[in-house]
Amino acid sequence: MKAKRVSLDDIAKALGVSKATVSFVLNGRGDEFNISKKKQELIHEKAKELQYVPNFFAKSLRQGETKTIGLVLADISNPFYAEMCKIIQETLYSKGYNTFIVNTNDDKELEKTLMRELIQRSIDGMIISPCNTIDALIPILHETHIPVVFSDRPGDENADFVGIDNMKEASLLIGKFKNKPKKILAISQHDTSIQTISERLQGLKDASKKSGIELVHINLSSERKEALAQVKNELSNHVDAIIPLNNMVALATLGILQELKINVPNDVKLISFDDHEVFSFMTPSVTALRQPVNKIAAISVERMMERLKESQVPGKHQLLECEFMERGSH
Amino acid sequence: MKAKRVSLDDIAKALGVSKATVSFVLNGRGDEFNISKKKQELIHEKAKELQYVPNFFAKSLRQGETKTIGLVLADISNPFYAEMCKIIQETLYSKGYNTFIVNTNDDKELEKTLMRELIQRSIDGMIISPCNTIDALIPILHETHIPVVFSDRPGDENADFVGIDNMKEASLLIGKFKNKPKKILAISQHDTSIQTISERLQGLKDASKKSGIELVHINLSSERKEALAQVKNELSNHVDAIIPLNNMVALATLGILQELKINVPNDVKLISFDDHEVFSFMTPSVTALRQPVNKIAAISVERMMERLKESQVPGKHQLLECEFMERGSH
DNA sequence: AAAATTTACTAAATCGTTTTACTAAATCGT
DNA sequence: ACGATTTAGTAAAACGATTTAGTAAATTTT
Repeated sequence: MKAKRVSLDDIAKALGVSKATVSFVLNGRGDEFNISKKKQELIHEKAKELQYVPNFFAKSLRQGETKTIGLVLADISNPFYAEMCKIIQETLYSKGYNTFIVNTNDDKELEKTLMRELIQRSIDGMIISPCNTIDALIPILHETHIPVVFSDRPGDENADFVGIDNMKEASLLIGKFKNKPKKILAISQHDTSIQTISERLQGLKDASKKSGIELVHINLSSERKEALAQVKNELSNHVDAIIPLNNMVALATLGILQELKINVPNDVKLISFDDHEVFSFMTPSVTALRQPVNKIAAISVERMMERLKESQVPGKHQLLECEFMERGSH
Repeated sequence: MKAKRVSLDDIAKALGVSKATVSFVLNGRGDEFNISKKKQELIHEKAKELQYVPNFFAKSLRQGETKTIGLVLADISNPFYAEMCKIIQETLYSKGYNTFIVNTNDDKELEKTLMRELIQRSIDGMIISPCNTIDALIPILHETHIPVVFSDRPGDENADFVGIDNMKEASLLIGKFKNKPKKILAISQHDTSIQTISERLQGLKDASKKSGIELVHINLSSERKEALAQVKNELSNHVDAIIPLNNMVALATLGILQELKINVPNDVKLISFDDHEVFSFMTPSVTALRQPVNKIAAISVERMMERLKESQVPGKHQLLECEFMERGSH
C-alpha cells in the first residue's frame, strides 16, 4: 500500500534524459554542466509536477556528510537547557545545519545508547551536556572521529568546552549577600556527582573558609516530607542564608520554605545559582546568578563550525562570566 | 584527513567471508541462515575489534524505513511543550523509535521548511503541534504519505488529533471562581490566530453571555510600558477577574500586576488557562486549569503506532479532560 | 576543409547496507 | 550407493542519489 516516493530516475524516465542531467539541474549546477535552458526548465517543471523530494539518505550515503549536528541534553524540561536548545538549533540552522536533539534525562545508560544512535546516523558533529563524569563516554567518542563540543558541562581536558567557571562564580556569590551571613546552607537535589554541582559546592566551601562563614550542605530528599524535615532541621541550627545549587532546586526550596511558613528574606536570605524566567515574578523576587545561556549556545555553535573546518586545532576551554540578577531575596 | 568509518565489507575482507554473512550475523540472524557458531563468534569479535558502527543511512536506504518519528513543536521553551516532548521521546524510544525534534518558534515559514526537512529524511511518521491554521501545511503533507498525528493543536477534520476541548474547558472555567465575577478580562499575547487561543476565547464568550458576566479581551503589547497601561486601563474599568489564555501569558500578567501593585486575589481574581510548574510556589499560588500533558503525549504516540500498522483507518479526534488545580488566586 | 574546441549530454561507478537466488559439500534415508 | 535434503555459505541486485569519465555532434580555429 505504501506509495513509494518519486525518485530522480522517475523524472529522468518521464523526460527521456539521464539521471545525471536531472541531478545536475536540481542541484543548481545545470549551467556548469552545459544543460540547455529549455531542458533545465522542463526538469524543474517535471520535478514540481511529480512532487519530487530528494532522498536525504541516498544523498548522505553518497556524499559522506549529513549537515546534521547531534545535540545531547541532560534535561530538556529545564528552561536553561530548553533555551540553550532553542538557540543552538536556530544558530545551526542559519549556518545550513540541522539539529538532532536527544534528551538523556540525566540517565547515563540512556546517554550512551542515544549517543550511539546519533553516531550511527553519521552526524557531522556533536554538542553535548554530559550527564556526569565523561569516563563512560570516552570509548563511545573514540568509536567515531567527529568533532565534539562540550557545552555547559565540561568533558575532558583537551576537548572544546563552552560554559562558566562554576568554582569561581560560586565563591564570588558568597560576597553578594547584603549582610554577611553567619551560616550558609547549600542545597542540591538528585545526583551530586554532576560535575557542575560539585564544582559549585567546592567554590562555596573555599570562599566560606576564607571569609569565616560556616557552610553546610544537604542533598534534598525526593520524599516531600523528608525534604521538609531536612530543611527545617538546618534552619533550626542557625542557618541564615540559603544557596540552592541550581534553578530547579531553588524552586523546590522556595516551595518548602513557603510550606514551613519561613519568610524570605526576613527569616532567611536566598540567592539561587542559576536564574529562571519566573524568579522576577515571585514574591519576593528571587536574586540569582544568571548563566549567559545565549552566549554559551552561540559560542558552542561557533566552536563547532571551526572544528568542522579543521579538526586538528587543539581543544579550547571558553569560560564566560555570569550576571548577578539583583532582586529581593538576599 | 577524515578517517572513514569501518564498513561491513572491511569486516568481511578481514575474515575472508562475504558481506552477506557478516550482515546476517550482526543482525542476529546467523542461525536462521545456518552460519556456524564458530564463524558467528569470529564475526562478532572482529566487529568489536574494528569498532564497527553500522551506517544507518545505507540501512534505511535499503529497507525503506527509518524507525524515526518527526516531532514538530511550536515552542520548546514553553514547559508544556518541553514536557510533552520529553514524554513523547521516551515513549517512542521504548517502542523502538527515535524522535527527530524540531522547533518552529511559531514561525509559519520555518515550520514549512522544517517539515520538508523531516520528510526528506524519510521519517516514518510525524507528530505535530501546528503553528496555526494548517492550510499552508496541507500541500506539504500531501507531498508525502506518512501518518501524521496532530497533538495539542488540531489539524484538519479527518486527521488524527489528540488534545483538549478548548471551547468547553474555557466555558467551564468561568464557573470556577469562588465568587461570581462581574467583569472578566481575557488576556492573550503574540498571535491571536493560534487556533487553541481563539477557541478558548470563544468558549469564554459563550459562557459569559449565558451567565450574564461581562467579558473583555486584550492582546498584550510586547512593549512593557504599553502592556502596563493596557492592564491598568482595563482594571480601572471594573474588571474583577482575569483569565490569561495560556501559562506564559499568566506569568507576564502576574509580573504586570506586581509592578502595578495590584493584589491577587484581593483586588482581582485570576485563573490561568494552562498550568506551570512554578504556579504552586508563587504568592499567592496560582489557580490553573491543567492540561493532561502526559496523557496527550502518550496517546499521541499510541495513535501513531496504530497508524504505522494500518494507514487506512479513519482519523480520530481524541479529546481529554483537564484538571482544575485549585490554588490561592481565585 | 581538417583539427581543435565547445556544447550537451549519458553511462556507469560509487556510497554501505539488506536480501534473494543460487551453489557446493555434507549428511540422511532407504 | 543413490537421490534427497540440509548445511554453510556466496554473488549480485537493489535502494537513490552524486560524480567521474567519456562521447557524439556542433561550432570555432587555422
